[in-house]
Amino acid sequence: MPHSPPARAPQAGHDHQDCVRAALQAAERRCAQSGARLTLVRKRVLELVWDSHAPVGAYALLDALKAEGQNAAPPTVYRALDFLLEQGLVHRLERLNAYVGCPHPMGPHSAQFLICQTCGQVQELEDPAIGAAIRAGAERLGFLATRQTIEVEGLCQACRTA
Amino acid sequence: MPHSPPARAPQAGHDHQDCVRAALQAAERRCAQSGARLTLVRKRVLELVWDSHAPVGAYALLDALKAEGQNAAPPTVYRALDFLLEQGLVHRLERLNAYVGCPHPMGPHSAQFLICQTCGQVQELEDPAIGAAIRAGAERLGFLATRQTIEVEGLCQACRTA
DNA sequence: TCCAGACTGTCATACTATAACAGTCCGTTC
DNA sequence: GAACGGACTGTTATAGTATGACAGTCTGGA
Repeated sequence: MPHSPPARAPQAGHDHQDCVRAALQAAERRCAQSGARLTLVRKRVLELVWDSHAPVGAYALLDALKAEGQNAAPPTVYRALDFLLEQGLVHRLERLNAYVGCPHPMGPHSAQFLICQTCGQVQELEDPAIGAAIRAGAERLGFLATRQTIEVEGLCQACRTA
Repeated sequence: MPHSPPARAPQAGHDHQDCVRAALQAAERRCAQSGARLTLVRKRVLELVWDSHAPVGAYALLDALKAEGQNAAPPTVYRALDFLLEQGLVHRLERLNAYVGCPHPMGPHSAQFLICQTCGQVQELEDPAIGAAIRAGAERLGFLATRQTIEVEGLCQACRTA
């Protein structure tokens, strides 16, 4: 592996090109391993999602593709996103109807998302204690939890100190 | 208070009319206390939301209103829902773009939702340990959590045993 | 080379939500 | 009781998000 995965808490000054490169390389590995085909459209959509640490809407991706002269319609984008979601390469933020890149696509996945109200950036948190607390709470009501959506709004460190 | 709030884990055989009555009475109290006006439209929408413990979409509510002969358009429903959300009388489920009644509108609100994949019913869970775990996990990244969306899919007790 | 399956292009449409403006109701003030 | 102001509702139009369906193309394997 050329270098460690991108920081979980991206700083304003970080070299975002590193994030993008790392994400694309991880995606290549992930797909090679699973036998999935990371085609041009899919790869381009993944790059566009990674253009920032902020979530992007499907129609913003569509506009970006069109601006590059690609023949693109809503299904183009949604199919690519479906593929990327299946492969664990991006996540969907339900509150925002938007998508972010996953910084550690090879790992386990019951992630939590921290959405900054000020700068709009999203950090992914992977805290086993949270998942465990939820499973335990659910189990007390006899409920068997299989999938969790956890999205937290608030202020990121950079915006708090600023 | 005429009787205790509806059970958090509604059973197939429970008398749902009790739930509805209790919810409407709690809503009246809540609004009387806050000075908000629970008008006819708002009350009717709240009743329709409470028709079951399963989440209802805005356009299903709209159809129901129209079927009753009311003049109704999307804003009619969305305004009523906005009001009910503000008053804490209903919750929105982001994963489903749908709404459920809140069984304890007078209490504090950082609730978690358990959505059964089989029967579609939703239970509200209010476990302080979950909120605390999330705030703690976020704080370790320097993130100040102000609002949480927690939606858990799985199997409810009734569907597990069935 | 042919075939089957996966992928993409394209058109149409469904579903979810809000903007904007006019009209109505209701309590308050004078 | 009349005028006023604010909250609420009706109505039309439109924005934003997502999917169905079908035809054409590409790719790898028999």
